[in-house]
Amino acid sequence: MTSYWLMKSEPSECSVDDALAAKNSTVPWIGVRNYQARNFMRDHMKPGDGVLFYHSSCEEPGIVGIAEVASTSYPDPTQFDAKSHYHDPKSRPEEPRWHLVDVRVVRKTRNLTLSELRTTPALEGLTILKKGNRLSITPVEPQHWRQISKLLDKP
DNA sequence: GCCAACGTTGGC
DNA sequence: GCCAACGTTGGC
Repeated sequence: MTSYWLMKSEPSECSVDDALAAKNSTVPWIGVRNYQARNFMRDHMKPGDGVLFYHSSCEEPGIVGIAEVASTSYPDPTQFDAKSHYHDPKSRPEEPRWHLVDVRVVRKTRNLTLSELRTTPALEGLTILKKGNRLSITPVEPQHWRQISKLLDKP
């Protein structure tokens, strides 16, 4: 059963173009340090799941591409790298705390902006539109996925 | 830079 | 186990 997700990335860290430029248009989703988001990757995301690639903390936050989960989960290597700012000294290699999946960009889209998402009645209930939501990875309902796919294809 | 809304930490 | 203090996220 395919599931759908929205994953936030700061374009200054890894933009959709950065991901497209990577080998196989695939990037490891490093740096998630929130247990709920980790659990989605570690316990629920499966290769082939649909992903909405979202740019956050930038001029025009919004959905900028369609992607897919491209691996099963595995330990985030940056947690053990003392030079990485994602380093987690409390995590031990024999019991890694943070897991990630690889994400492959399927296609870049126009920027379906946050403000446009907010003004689309059919998207009511989408997790990132809920007040106070900060999670960098959230599940997307199939009907929301279909609606967003349609919007992405319209100029 | 502001600040609301969280999540985490650590003293007790 | 409580909860105050602190840190982070992320839109604006």
